[in-house]
Formats: sequence, C-alpha cells, structure tokens
Amino acid sequence: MAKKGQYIYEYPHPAVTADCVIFGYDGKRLKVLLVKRGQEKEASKEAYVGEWALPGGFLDVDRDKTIAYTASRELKEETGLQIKPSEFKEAGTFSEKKRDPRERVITVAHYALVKLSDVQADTDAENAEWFDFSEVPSLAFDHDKILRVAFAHLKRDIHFEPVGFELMSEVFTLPQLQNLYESILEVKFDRRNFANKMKHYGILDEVDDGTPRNGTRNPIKYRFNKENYDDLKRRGFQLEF
Amino acid sequence: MAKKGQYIYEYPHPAVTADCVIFGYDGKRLKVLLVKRGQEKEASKEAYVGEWALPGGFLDVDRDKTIAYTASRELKEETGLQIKPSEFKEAGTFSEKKRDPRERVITVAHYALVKLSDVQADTDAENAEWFDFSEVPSLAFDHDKILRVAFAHLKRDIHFEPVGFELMSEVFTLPQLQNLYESILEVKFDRRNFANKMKHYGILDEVDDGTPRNGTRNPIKYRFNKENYDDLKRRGFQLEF
DNA sequence: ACAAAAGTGTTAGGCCTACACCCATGA
DNA sequence: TCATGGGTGTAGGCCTAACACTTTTGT
Repeated sequence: MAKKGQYIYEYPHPAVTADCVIFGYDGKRLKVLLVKRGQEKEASKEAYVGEWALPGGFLDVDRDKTIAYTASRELKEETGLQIKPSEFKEAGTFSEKKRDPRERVITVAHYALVKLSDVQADTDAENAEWFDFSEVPSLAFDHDKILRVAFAHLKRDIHFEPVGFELMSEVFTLPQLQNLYESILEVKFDRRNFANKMKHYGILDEVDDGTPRNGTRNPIKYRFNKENYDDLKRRGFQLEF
Repeated sequence: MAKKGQYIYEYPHPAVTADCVIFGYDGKRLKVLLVKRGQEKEASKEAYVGEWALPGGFLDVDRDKTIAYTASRELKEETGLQIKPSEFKEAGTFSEKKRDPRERVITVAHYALVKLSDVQADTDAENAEWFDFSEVPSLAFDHDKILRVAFAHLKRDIHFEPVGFELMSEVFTLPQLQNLYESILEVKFDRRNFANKMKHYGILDEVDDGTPRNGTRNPIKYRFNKENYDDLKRRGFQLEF
C-alpha cells in the first residue's frame, strides 16, 4: 500500500477499488468466496465491520499496473487465494454516490472461476469462506448487486466459453457437468440430450482410472480435451443450450 | 465541474473519466462519433491536442450520480448529442499506468447506439465528426483499443439484443438491415435466408408509405414491431446468425 | 424390495443452408 | 441493352427435443 501522507489534487478525486466475485463448484453446487469484514489491520477500512462482503480493496496508484492487479493482490491478501490479473474478467463499474459511507468510492467488479478442488486448501479459513451461491447472506455495501451482475455475466459467458474447463475439477463426471450448467443457466436438461451434445463437441476424453465400470453405477469419468476445444473456438462456435 | 482548489487525501487517488463510443448507421456503413482534442477551454486537458479521440471527460465527484452520468454529460458538452445515462452500456475499464501522460487516469468505457437520422442535426459539427468505422484514424490515448473493445461488445450484443432497433432509422429496408448485420458481424449472408429468418421472428411490420410497389425495384419498407420483440425477449431467445 | 443414480438410441419435426430466375430501373 | 439491385420458394441435411427401460447400489 502506498505510504500514508498528504496527497493534493486540484479537483476532487474518487477512491477506486477492485472487488472480486470468485466462483467455484464442488461437484454439486455453485459457490462464491466471501470474507468477513473487520479483520484487516488497516484503520481506513472500518465500514460494515462483521458483515460478509466480496474480497477486494483499494487501487494502489503507485504499484498496481492495472485495476486487475488490484483485484489479484487484494484477493491474495484477504483470502490467500492466488489468481492472476489476466484471469479476471470485468463485470462492470459501480459508482453510486453513497455506495460507501466514507467517501466517494468507485469499484470495478471482477470475477473469476476456480477449480474448488485445487484451491480449497489455499484458502485462508480465518477470514474467508465458500458459500453456496443460492445461500449467500446479505452483503456489505452494494455487494449483493455486484454479485447478481457478475452471475449474469457468467450466465452469458457460458454460451461462448468453456466455463466447465475452469470450474470443474480435472476429472469429472457427466452428471456433475450437467449439474453445473443447470446451476448457472437455472434450467433442467434431459440427461441423454446433454450427454449426446457434449460428446458431439468432441471436447471430452474418457478417463480410465481403473475403477471397475461395473454395470452402470458409479459414473464414467471425463477430462476436457483442451486442443479440440481451442480448435472449435478458433473456428468460431457457440455452445447451444 | 467542481471548483478548482486543494483536495487532500491520505492516500493517492486516481482521476476517473468516462469515454464514449457512439455507434451510428447511415443505411450503408457503421459510424463512430469522434471529437478533435484541444478545443476545450479547460486548461487541464492539454494532452494530445489536435488529435481525434473518443468524447469523454472527468467524473465530477460532487455532481455525477454515477459514472454513466459523466459519460452523458461530457458527450453533450463535447458533441451536442444527448444520450441518457441509462442508455449507455459499459465496455470495460482501462487503467494502465501510463495511459495518460499527465497523471494516473482510469477510464470507464461506455458505448451507445443511436439512430443517425435522428441525431445528425444535433451534432455540433464544430468539434465532432462521424467517421466510417472502417476508416477511423489513429486515436489519442489508448482510444484505439477502447474502440476495438467496444466493437467487440457490440458484436456480442447483437446475438441477444435488437441492435437494429437502436441503430436503424424508424423506417428501413431489409437490405439496409442486412447490411448492418454484415457490418457488425463481419460476414456476408444470403439475401433470401436473411429475409426468411427476419420475417420468421415476426418483429418486422411492413410499412405502406404510398410509394408504388412497382414490380421489384425500390425496396419494401419496414418498421420494428416492439411488442413482438419484447414478447420474444421475455420468453428468452437468441438471434441466431 | 424399493428408491435413486446413471447409462444408452431412435424418431419426428424444425431450422439452416444452398441455390436460380425474374423484373425494373438507371446508366 | 446491360449491369445492378431487389424480390421470391424449395429441397436436403443436420441438429434438437422428446421419450423408456435396464442395471446397480445403498437403505
């Protein structure tokens, strides 16, 4: 963080923050990472103490190359989770005058998708907690709104991008993948049609992990085929659901 | 604009601007509205004098309710064009450290679509000029990049939204509409297929303006049917092209 | 033994694509 | 008269959507 002192401008300037909506998926439910406010040492952050909020914090004007760096840095500081600036997408800017009671603060909402299986251990359980998306409590500031907007972005992205790649664990089952799509799009699909379509795209490789394919109970495991996916994407395609 | 004076903060704050990408369509080509820099009276805006740029300017911390208000206000000031804050969409935040040589300036890129026929008269020709999208000169700051990103958003929006509604003049012909889609999506369509599909959606009403439908030369005129479109949208649909 | 989870294939209908000819106007 | 622009319909193929039964395991 920049040194505390006296910074003087000819015109008023707003403070700028980055907030992070981190989506994960545990094979059953869509999750979001939240932090409890008030644990920070910095005295300037005394608003909404004790409430749940999105991870995030102030742009360091001298050090953060872009606002995405702010998002990355603050996420790491507050939750222990490391996400590269380039892995964030923007969900929009929130700039209502009174959204922060202390001063005019404009926030740039970022979102990212992580494999919960990879990161759960990294997450600093002290301050941070994964919530079911459908059971998120009321949040500090206008973070409820930010969360809704980020989710809407996710819902739109899924038509164009392999959202599964980023959210599913390395190896997964078709029912899990279907459940993820259903969670995000808030609809139900026919099991057979979903399987047909997914297999048709040619982006799933069957994984033989030795567990007996005894009859039909316990699902076949798959892995994404990144090459085929990239191929498809280059030729311009759209996941139809 | 806020009064000039001394504004003191404990930590450095960036300046925040809104920039506007205004798309129009003249029935033949996609257009963008640009301003020539250096005409402003404000001394603080001395960078890139004489170059073309996107309209835009600084957030007025005390008066602008949201950053979209900044976009609306600055657009009006610089080009005479009046667009409501709610009619802007965001294309992203641009925050590279050196994107403005004067100080750290973060800009929120906004874009909007206008009926060129409606607004051409309003546009203040002194400072502002409509350019063919394909012939935009090199722009000040990182505005080239902002323009590309805004266009990419437009290209994506067109799959979900009646971009035509906003860009076409009240009454238009099918070839004009097709040309618009081709300009934005950068592809060519079969004339018959395009017409079939559009008519199928039921969002076009034929307009009988009295000009004789003599044989086939001079095209049939249409108008969008907003009710049918809203209906479709409510039920959730996707324009397939 | 019953409920829950998962695997599998076919058919009908709708949508997309490709394609050719005619007419009128303006040069 | 020739080039240009615009209007129009159909057939084949592909993709989508709808649909039922069997197996296994856990309770």
